[in-house]
Amino acid sequence: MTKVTISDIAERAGVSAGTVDRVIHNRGEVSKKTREKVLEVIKELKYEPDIVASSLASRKTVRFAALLPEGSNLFWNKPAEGLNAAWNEIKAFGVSLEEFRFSYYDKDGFFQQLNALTESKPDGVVLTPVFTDGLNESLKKLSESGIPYVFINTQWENGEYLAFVGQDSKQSGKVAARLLDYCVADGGQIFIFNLISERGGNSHIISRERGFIEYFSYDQEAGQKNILTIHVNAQHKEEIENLLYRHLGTNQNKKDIRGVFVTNSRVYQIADILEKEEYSNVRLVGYDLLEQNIRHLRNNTINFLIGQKPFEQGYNSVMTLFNAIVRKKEVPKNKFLPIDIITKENIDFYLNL
Amino acid sequence: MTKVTISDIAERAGVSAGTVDRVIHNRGEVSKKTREKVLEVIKELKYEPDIVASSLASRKTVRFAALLPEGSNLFWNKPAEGLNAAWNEIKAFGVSLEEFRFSYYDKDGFFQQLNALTESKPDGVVLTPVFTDGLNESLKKLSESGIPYVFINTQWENGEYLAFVGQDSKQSGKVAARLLDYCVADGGQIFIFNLISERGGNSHIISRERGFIEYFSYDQEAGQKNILTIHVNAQHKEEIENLLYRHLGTNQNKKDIRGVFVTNSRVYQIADILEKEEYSNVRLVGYDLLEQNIRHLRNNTINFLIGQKPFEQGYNSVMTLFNAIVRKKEVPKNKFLPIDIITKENIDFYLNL
DNA sequence: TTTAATTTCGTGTGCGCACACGGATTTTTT
DNA sequence: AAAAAATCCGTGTGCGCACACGAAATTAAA
Repeated sequence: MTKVTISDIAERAGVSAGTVDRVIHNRGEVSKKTREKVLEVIKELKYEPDIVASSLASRKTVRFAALLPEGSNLFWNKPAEGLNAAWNEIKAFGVSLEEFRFSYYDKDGFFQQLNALTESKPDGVVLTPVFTDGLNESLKKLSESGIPYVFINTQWENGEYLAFVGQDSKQSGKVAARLLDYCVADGGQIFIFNLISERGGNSHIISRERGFIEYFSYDQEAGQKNILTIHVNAQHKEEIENLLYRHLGTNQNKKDIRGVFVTNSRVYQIADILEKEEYSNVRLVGYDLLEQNIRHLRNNTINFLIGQKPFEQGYNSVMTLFNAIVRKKEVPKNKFLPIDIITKENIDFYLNL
Repeated sequence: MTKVTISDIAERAGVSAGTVDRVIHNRGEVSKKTREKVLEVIKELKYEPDIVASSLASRKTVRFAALLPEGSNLFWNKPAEGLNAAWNEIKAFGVSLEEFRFSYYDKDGFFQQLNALTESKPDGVVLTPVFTDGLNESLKKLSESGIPYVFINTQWENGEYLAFVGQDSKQSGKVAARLLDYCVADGGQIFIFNLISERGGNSHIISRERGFIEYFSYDQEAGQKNILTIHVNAQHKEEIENLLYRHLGTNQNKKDIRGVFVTNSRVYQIADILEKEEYSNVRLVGYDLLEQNIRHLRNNTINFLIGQKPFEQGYNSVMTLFNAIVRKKEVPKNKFLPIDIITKENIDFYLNL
């Protein structure tokens, strides 16, 4: 149980500590024969480097960089908090963390920041692939420099990424479907609202909608509902309002409960209208713990919010880099975080931390 | 931004590094005057000890001990996994972790193990206060030896504990109430089943039931339901079966959906019966990801499970000890983990890790 | 074979801190 | 005032590893 040190290996292999160190970090200047001998002893003695001593001795700092949207709301602050929480735990190992921020609505700014990040030659990167046109080209620069990067929140298949940390969007749509299936009587009406922004950030919507539809199409036990999908630009407030009036009716006294699934965090826009018109026979499900959404959840206009664990996304992405780069461990390619179902009753426990 | 070291302080305070070290660890042999001077410089320079160098230099190992039920099922394995995951991250700092296991149904064994644990004089303890008669007396030994202990899963108010990591039981009852409120039409019947074990481990049940009742009594928006609480010994299978038949009726063709809330993880016992009798008009909510419960969740006999994050409980309890003892940080007295709402659709993400 | 060029390897130093040891200073006793 | 005791403090060593430097061993060139 006593720990094996480099000099143990040196002694056993009949060489000096310096030589062992050279083979461990394969920085050459070792003959093939002794190299193999040392490797053999390392395996035999099950040597594991002491990360504490190692990081103390090596004066170089490992530099991480993160590309994130500006923390304009409660949601996008959370990944940054998670990033910093993780950093706090590992900074003693000589890890630094630099954040590059971009406006969620500014594509050029995104790529500018990505370039600046790349120029800074970090040792590891966390980023959200919000804008995907021409993204692969920018990422290639990272790959070519041998800089590993972790995607957070949004998946982007390009084969080169070290890991993805986020949510299974399609499956989250199924969760929403399940909730409304329970809340709305069979034969009832359910609307899917895709509140699209022309400025990007819509990549999740399609998978979520697909998951929702699939639930009702293929699940044997699913109830029978009438499902109608509505695509509308999130900026067109009055169009949204008209659509709601048209489809929900203004007649308050019908007891039938209807369901509305908003496929992103803009669910508060629907809630605003429902609240104003005092609709109470509509069950509303949407995404993310924005301030506005939380308010509506607390006064029962929104019934369920699906949480994406933004804090954990940040935390896990940094830890993934740390494990891969500093600890030199294998890390899972795709880390799907739990799909949280949040109500008025349990929201408080999701807010802090 | 360059880090402040002990010798920086020594120089600034006009003393030697050894003296600075003595005041940092208050191990005396320093005159009051120089002591204050050093303290002043430490504050002035915002010195923070380098935990990496510190743990490398100090040869002593910090010993943690945990008292847990035997991992007889999926649920009770999880805290142990969390314990070990945390330990894996901090063992490099010279932390050891010893587990003491007891049978969930053996009170004497519990106290035997607790005594053995205390005898081993660990530096920090994690434990579940399953049996509470005479517990305070045993805990006093720990307190008197200055050994901090963290409660996991179950709260036990004795004022001396370092921290509690677990779930707010009462609030989890409210969550269950919310779910059944949505699933059962107003005027419908809801049963609360308290499946009691004479062998202990019932401490959560009361708070959960209370939370459930409170939801329907005090929440303005709550629907109107008929609620009936049933207490029954979990071992008396046929009595349970009779109760179910009596209250649910055997008549399958009534469309009214009824609700059943089981206040602990034995919800599978109810599900077994419902499945056998092919009841499909009952919405069933219970606790914890036992194998049996998972099976019933997957085939829709159980509709919701409330998760207690057992893995995170283990993980957080060890990290709390680490932060308090090694890092010497303040730790929150009560760490209430999120109340997870789990359905067939999101369960997979709660199972691994 | 001798010398030069290469390759291979051992030694030494320091990262920041903890702690042992003994020396210096002050206080108490004689 | 000198000696003894008590208090206070500085120096040195090592934790396990990374890395620089230069020496030794080997190979290539003369």
